[in-house]
Formats: sequence, structure tokens, C-alpha cells
Amino acid sequence: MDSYISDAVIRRLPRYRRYLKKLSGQGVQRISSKELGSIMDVTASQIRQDLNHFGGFGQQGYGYGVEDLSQKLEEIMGLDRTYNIGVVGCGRLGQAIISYLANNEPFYKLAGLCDNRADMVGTEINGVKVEDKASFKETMKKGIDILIITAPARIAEEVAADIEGTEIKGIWNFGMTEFHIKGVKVINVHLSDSLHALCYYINHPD
Amino acid sequence: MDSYISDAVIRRLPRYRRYLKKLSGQGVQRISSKELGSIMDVTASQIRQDLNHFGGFGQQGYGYGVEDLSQKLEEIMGLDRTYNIGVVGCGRLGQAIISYLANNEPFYKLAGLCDNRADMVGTEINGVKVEDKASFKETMKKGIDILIITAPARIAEEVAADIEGTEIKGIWNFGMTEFHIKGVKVINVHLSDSLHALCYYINHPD
DNA sequence: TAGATTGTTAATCGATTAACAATC
DNA sequence: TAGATTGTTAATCGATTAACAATC
Repeated sequence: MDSYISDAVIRRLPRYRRYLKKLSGQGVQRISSKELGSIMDVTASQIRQDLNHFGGFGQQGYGYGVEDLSQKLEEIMGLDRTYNIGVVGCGRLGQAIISYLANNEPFYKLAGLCDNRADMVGTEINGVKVEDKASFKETMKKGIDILIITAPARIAEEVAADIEGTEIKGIWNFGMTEFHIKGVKVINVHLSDSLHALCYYINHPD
Repeated sequence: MDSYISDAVIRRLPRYRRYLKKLSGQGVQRISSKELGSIMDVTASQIRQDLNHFGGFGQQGYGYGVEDLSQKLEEIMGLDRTYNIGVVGCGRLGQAIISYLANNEPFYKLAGLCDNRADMVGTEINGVKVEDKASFKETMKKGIDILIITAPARIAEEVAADIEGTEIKGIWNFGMTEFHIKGVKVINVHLSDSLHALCYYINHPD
């Protein structure tokens, strides 16, 4: 609907959907922006403003259909399609993410695994063989949509160098290096950043 | 220095420190806000503005001392002290975080582990025994500063119910439930939210 | 119909950027 | 000293909130 939508709005969509799914699971069928706002601790105005970037999903005098809105948000984010996912780095974090996806995200398909450690190469995780860098670079050309990176900087950078020209459209990056690759959206997670922000708040209470 | 500092500023501090540490490791001794801004892809103005909330760390005509500024940021965030850390949920994600901390963060001390699964209770991780809920609630009273939560909602909520009255000052929360506990700062990570935002961007390129 | 609540415009607020005097 | 770059104030920009007419 709108042509430009700010990152702040996009980042709130998953949270809206998360709450709506929970409400739906609790059997709630309709909700007003006011109610949802008080549950989520945001203003009703912001919810309506955010949603109306994408269309009018509510009904005056009624509110929003919980299940319907949840589904609309999934369509908007593209959670109603399938993604081929490759994972670079199959240590504990990589495996934690793989098992999280397997248990919680119906929209993905594990399409390739990479880890350069000798004792990892050749093993299977969730039915997919772990490949070394060289071999994985070939797999990467065969229709992977999203690359999840948890490997150490050196390996991550080497793999990233071969991304251009593949069909990879997004990187979910847990590593230290921040990538910039043309035509590829990168989301940097940097777990420790949020821990450090927490430390700040602990030392500066108010 | 300033009394109120916005969350946006706080969230940028770890990233500044991360880049400064890297530069310091590369042997860079001084840097101007202009140079740092171009490396980090932010404006020089923002860097100076952000830092001056906490004090004047630079020198006109010279710039900032890389090592010095890095250390100042660590002091501001409180990374120069020690935190007793408890981990609720010792599955793959919990273990990934524990080993990340052990290898990267000198400022923490593992002070308690909780997991309610029979095959986990009693085992040791990094020299600390895993306790069940009931036992961990006692440990929680003995000076834990930060609680890291990766456990399923039910267990997380039960443990969280007993936080008030302990010395816990912060929660680094990877679970689905968003906690609000008086006097405790909670940082909700919600990994999947950032993956879902990535999905959005993949489906709406520009 | 009357009441409720949306979609949307207008007002406010806060954060970012620009500018420049201070000063190393 | 002259040049560079900070610290800080002022201007701009964008995001959030408030208000209200539209409408279910």
C-alpha cells in the first residue's frame, strides 16, 4: 500500500503477530486497538497507524479479527511461503537455531549446512549432511534463500565472499562481522550487544 | 552526565565499543568522529552527540583515543565489573550462550544453572551443577545479578515468579513470555522476530 | 439508531543532522 | 600560528500521539 515503510514499523510487525497468535490460541476472536495496545504496552494509535500502512484490516465499531489479522501479518511478512535455509556454523548456536526452526517455524526448509571442523563435516543434523566450505559453496548456488551465519569471522567472511550471484536474498547474521552485499538484506543480531545494554541499565537504574 | 539518556543511544554504545575494540586490535591509536562514522555508516554528528551524553572524551583537532574511548565505554556500560549470572534453561541455546560468555566475556561469573529435565539435573556445565526449579529458587537468593532465560514459557514463568526480593537486577530473556518485574530491567531478545523482519525484507526488496 | 472503533489527518514530540564557535 | 576536530547549540526531519470525521 504505502511505498516507503520505516524499519521501526517493520520491526514491530513480528511482535504484533506474536501477541495475536497467543490471543488466538486463547480463543479470543476480536480485539480493538485499544485493548491490544494495553496488553502490548503501546498506544492504540500506533497500532492503527502501523497496520494502515498495509491496508484497512479492521472494522469501525468492531475492531480487528484476531485470527484474520494474524494471518494478514503473516502474509505481509511472507511467512506463508517456504524458504530454503542454509546454516554456516553448526556449533551449539547453529544447532540451537536449527532445532528452534524445526519446532516452531513451518515456513522453512533446511537446504544446506556448513561447518569446517573435521569432526563435524559429514555428520547429519535434522537429516541434512554437514559440508565443508568448498563443498558448501556449490550447495549455495542451488537455490538457498536465507543464510544463517553463526560461524567464526574468518569462515563467515570466506563464505560470504561467494554469495553474490547466488539466489541468496537474506542473511541472518550472528557473527561479529557486519556484511554489506548488494541485493542481499542482512540482519545483524549481535547477541552480546543486548547483554551489554542490559549491563548499562543495571548500573544506571532509575 | 546527562540525567536522561534515550534507549536509542544506549543501544548504540555496544556497537561503538565493538568497532573501537576491533580498531584497537588493528593497532589504530586515534580516530576522528568523521572516520569512525564512515566505517560504521553513521554520521559523525551522531557519534559526538551520543558520546557527549557521558562526557567529553575527545580532543579538538585530534579526535578520540581509540583504546581510551573503548575503555570509557566499557566503564559506562559497567563491563569493568563482575556479574553473577544464572541460566534458566540449559538446552542447546542455553549452552551456546554459556560457552559464548566463557570465551568472550571476562566480566561474568557463572553462579547457577537451572533445567527441569531429569537427564539434565545434576550434570555439570562449565563446572557448575544443573539444579531443578525448586533447588534453583534457593540459589537465586544468593546474589545472582543477571538471569538468562532460555527455558520454555511454563518453567520461565514459574522461576520468574520468585525473582522479587532477590538481588537479581536484570533479565536477558530469550523466551516467549515478556516479563515485567518491579526493579528488574528486562531485555527481550525474541530471536524469531528478527528472522521474521528479514522475511519481510526479502519479500519487499527495493 | 446509538455506540464503538476504525482510518486518517493534524499536532506534538523526540531524535538526528547541520552548523559553528571553542580549542587543542 | 594555522588546521583540524571537538563539544554544543540550533535547525530539520521523522516518528509518535492525539483528534475526529467516517462508518460499521
